[in-house]
Amino acid sequence: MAENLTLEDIGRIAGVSRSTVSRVINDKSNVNPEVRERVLAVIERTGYSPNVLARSLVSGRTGVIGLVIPSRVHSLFEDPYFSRLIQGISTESNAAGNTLSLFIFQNEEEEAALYPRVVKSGVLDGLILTATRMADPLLARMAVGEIPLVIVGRPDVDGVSYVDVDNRGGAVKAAAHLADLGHERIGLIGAPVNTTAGIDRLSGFVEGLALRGLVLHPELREDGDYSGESGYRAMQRLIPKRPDAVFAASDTMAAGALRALHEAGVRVPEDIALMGFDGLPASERAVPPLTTIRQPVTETGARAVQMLNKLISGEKERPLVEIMPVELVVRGSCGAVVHALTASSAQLTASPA
Amino acid sequence: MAENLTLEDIGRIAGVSRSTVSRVINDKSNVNPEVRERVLAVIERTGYSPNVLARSLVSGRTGVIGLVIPSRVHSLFEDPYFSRLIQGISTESNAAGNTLSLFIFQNEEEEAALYPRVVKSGVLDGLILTATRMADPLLARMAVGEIPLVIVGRPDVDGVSYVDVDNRGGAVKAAAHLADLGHERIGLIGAPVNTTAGIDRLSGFVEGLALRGLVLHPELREDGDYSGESGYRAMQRLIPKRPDAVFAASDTMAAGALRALHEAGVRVPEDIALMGFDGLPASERAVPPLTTIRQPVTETGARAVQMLNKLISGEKERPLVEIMPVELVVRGSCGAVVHALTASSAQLTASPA
DNA sequence: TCGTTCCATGAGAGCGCTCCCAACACTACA
DNA sequence: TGTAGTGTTGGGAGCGCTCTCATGGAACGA
Repeated sequence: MAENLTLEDIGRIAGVSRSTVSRVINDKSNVNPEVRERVLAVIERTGYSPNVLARSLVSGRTGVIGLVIPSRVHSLFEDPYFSRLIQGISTESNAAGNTLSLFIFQNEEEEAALYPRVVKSGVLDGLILTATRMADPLLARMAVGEIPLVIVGRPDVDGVSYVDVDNRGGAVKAAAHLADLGHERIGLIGAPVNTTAGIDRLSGFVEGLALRGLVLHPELREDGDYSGESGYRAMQRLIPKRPDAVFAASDTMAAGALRALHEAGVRVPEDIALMGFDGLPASERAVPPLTTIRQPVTETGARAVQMLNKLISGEKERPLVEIMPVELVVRGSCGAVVHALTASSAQLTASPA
Repeated sequence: MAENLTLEDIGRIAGVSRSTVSRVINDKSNVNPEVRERVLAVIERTGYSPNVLARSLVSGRTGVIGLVIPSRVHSLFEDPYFSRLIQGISTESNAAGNTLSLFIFQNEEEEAALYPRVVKSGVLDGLILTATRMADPLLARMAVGEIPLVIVGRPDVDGVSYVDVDNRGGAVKAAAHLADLGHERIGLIGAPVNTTAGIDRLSGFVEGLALRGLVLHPELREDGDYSGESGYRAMQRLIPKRPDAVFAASDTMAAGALRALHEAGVRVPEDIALMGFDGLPASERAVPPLTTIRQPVTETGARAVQMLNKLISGEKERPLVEIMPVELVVRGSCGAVVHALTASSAQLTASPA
């Protein structure tokens, strides 16, 4: 109840010194069990809680880790990806005894202004950086090693620890799946190529097609920016080219593409097969349910926290790298299975798989 | 560049004392301009940045404010509301010089465990609490006044500062709009009544109907939980009752309801008028575009930060209350206007307004 | 009986900062 | 010339904690 109790106060009440109370709190071994009990009782009774600030000042550790989401992510509004990532990072932080500080930058000025305040002020034990792009100035600034750093998503520089999902492998699977369904004119609604995820999904897709003896016709490739709107427009441009299948490099773009197809009266999967990437919950409720590559977003966030804590405790010196596996989720939008449940518009009949 | 510079170091380099450097940094008046310049030059050159921990230990202020999102919010995944709220809070925090710490609790145990660590440890200057429900134990624990507190959304206890949107007024507008369009059998897909927002939207809706001489038939009321799925199911139950208009107390539920209507072959707005509440970007891209009550989510978050900072600086002792205005956004789903742009499935013809 | 070891404990220093007060130089006035 | 006033500066104390080291007593062997 009482507000500003100190170690000294607890010691006085329990009839011991500040030092002994400190030892009890920090679980040091050399304390008389009887005294320990007495001190713990006083702590319990008074509701004392150590001042984290003072402790951090001495120990040099604050337990606070920062999560930086750069300015470009307007899709924070729209894309469930970040919600889920934050959720994963937050949960793992709580479990690991960390406090999570969130830095969402609106523009580059804010980035530049906040960076020193945040990193050099000593409050942060480490930093998780998301959604970097190629040649990201923020990344360049932070990678100099003043503070332990983990990137979510493959960075385009060396020597930095990161957690990524297997974008390339996932895109290979997508291409193979569509090819194995008998499709040949397979188009792509790509992710931005100024992100490594965009590049990896593109190259994986091309590679996957090549494995089946197919190529990505330049006219069948349109790039989006992860937004539903961009997927919608990309598909509108694609429809006249008559692809028999399209892989959208994100579920949100796939949803936009689906809308364009509906409006144009093109049936999915009868007239065209469509795939997404992400495995968002919404993809399951699409009409028809969307075949997609599921990436473990929450787990990726959790992993990033674990990796950062390893770096903070100095266990590992070398940059750490971890690639999370992705998974092909077959649903109705490719014609490979019938999903009578939520599919309403037409009865889907299975294509030869 | 160098890591652990202190005031003392800067002083030594500049040929002055620790105290003088401190005065320069804190913009105290009584410093020789010439000396001030010299000190500033050294700070600039060395890249010195004060240790926030030590400063906070003395001043008792950390500049950190906490945002608590309780366990029940599974919709964090799905509902853009929280993304936008976080965005608003984060932006305003940055602007006000605060650091934002995020606490997402997975369950009540986590709530109970983290609460003392967080609140009593002295790291937080204040707290913003979102998504409280009726008789929320977390709110009860926090409202005891150990730390400045602002609730987003009207709490069900007195004496706490809060920012809310005009849920009641918005629901009145919704009811009036539908009634003025000539509808009489007007149904409701309500928000959970264990939240004040749910109650306010319900009572406002009833009040709005009453103002037009209408009543809410009990059979035309179904409650959801803000999720699209719950809106979908609620509408399925409502369709056999043949309402001529339905007000869904959230856009996400309205989207689910729309899906149920599409599947049942009920045309919107010809056969039934549909309204939402929230004004999410997605509501504009619905087919047909959704008439809704727009609430200023980002601004609400910003306001909460401003209010909290007032409380922290002790300017105001009395609990502060602010109600943000909401706005009726008329689009195609009620038949009041024609939206030829994105409406695709059918040509909408304007109903008599 | 007297060292010697061991354990529990307390006191002191110090983390980097802010605040307070004393000291100093300098000016202005009587 | 002395004294009060003003502006500028440095040093000390202290925020609440951790860590190191010294101290004192009990227990042990010789």
